[in-house]
Amino acid sequence: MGIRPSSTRGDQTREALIDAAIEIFGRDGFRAASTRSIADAAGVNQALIGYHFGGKPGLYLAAFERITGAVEQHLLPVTQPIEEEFRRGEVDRERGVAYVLTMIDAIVATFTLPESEAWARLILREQQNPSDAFDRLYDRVLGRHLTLMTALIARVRRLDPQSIEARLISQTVIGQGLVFRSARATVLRHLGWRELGTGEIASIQSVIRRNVTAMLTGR
Amino acid sequence: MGIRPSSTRGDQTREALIDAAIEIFGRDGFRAASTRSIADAAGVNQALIGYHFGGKPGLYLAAFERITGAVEQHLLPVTQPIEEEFRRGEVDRERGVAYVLTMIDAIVATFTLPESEAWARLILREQQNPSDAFDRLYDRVLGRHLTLMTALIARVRRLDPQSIEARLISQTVIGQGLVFRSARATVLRHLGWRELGTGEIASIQSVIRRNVTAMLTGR
DNA sequence: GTCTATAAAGTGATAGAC
DNA sequence: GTCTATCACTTTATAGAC
Repeated sequence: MGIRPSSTRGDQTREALIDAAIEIFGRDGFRAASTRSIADAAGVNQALIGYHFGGKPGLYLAAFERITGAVEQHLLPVTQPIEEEFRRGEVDRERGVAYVLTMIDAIVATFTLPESEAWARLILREQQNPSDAFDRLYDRVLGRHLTLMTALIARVRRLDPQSIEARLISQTVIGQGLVFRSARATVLRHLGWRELGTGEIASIQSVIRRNVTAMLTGR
Repeated sequence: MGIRPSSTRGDQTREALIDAAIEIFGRDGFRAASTRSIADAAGVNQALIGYHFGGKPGLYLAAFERITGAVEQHLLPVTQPIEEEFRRGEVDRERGVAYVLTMIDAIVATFTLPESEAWARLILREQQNPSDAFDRLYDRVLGRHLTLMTALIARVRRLDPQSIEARLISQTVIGQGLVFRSARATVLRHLGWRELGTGEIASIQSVIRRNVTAMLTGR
């Protein structure tokens, strides 16, 4: 207490390396990304990766940890209140639908952020070939949100929240939003869009809201 | 005509290299995949990549071309008859729904095939960072099927087939199926599954069918 | 058409000066 | 905490024998 370390030179180096690592690991993959290109992009000496992170794998883990925190930071302000209200047993069927819509809106918003381009590349890679880094992401963020959405859907559809059906419906809801990130090149071409701006994102959210309402309520 | 070249030694080498390339480019990415590891996996000398494909980029293009053909071969037997019936103006609203369901079933089936694991890794990579190879896949396969599904959905929902809304609905339908490939690690963990077998795939198709029917008809 | 051998460039890690 | 220099290894491409 008292002394604020502000930001030492070493801290700045660490941060710059992590930022560059997210970008370059995402673009090239773990093995193809060279420590020299990451150090260059960070404006930092290559030998400092060894000093600060022990080596290339340590830097990768630090980069993925940062992504996990960033995704959490974007979703939690929306989902934590819902989670608490649900735990208190205050969520009826009507509110359940509304909260599923709120959650999918937040997921679409998060994964269409410009920053999410770099995150998503790394996360998609891990999905196809999970390493230790993925475990942390799933345990801290993905699993938690899937559990909540499944619970809401189970309440609305009067299903067992442990049932395969409730879980599968969750996945299909989230899949409707994630396709705009995971199949991005296809989406842009088919829609004739150059990028996902605020107008485009609003259109996406509106269509998904209508789909999900119909899926859950038949209306 | 007359002479059947059967399969020369060179042809076998080409085929073995392409098979190995799909696997290893998919696993490691273009840059990280070494021509030596591909040649080893193919049981072939490393120098033959230069001889048959001109070099590493040529082999990558050949591998992606093969994937394009494979996806086409799985989808076209289902979708071509629908395409023709639609062109003859014989598809009413009820049939339109049935054909959207048939198409999404085929898409799920194709992208849960064991072989599709290797294809999908490459296709997902191209989605985040499209190269020339992606253009061919989109023009030959993806665009064609998106156009057909959008036309069917437009008919059912009485929308302009050129409208953004009809196209967005197509994407959300397909997204429900693709999430089981693109977010595979997350899906398996959340569902408590070890892999997608025939039973699991049937459950997925059943849930998506119900979702899509509700989305398109309100029933 | 396939092989061996090798040139030229790049890789991650690290020792040691400051 | 940062730097330069370098080691040991791997990479792609290719020349040339068979």
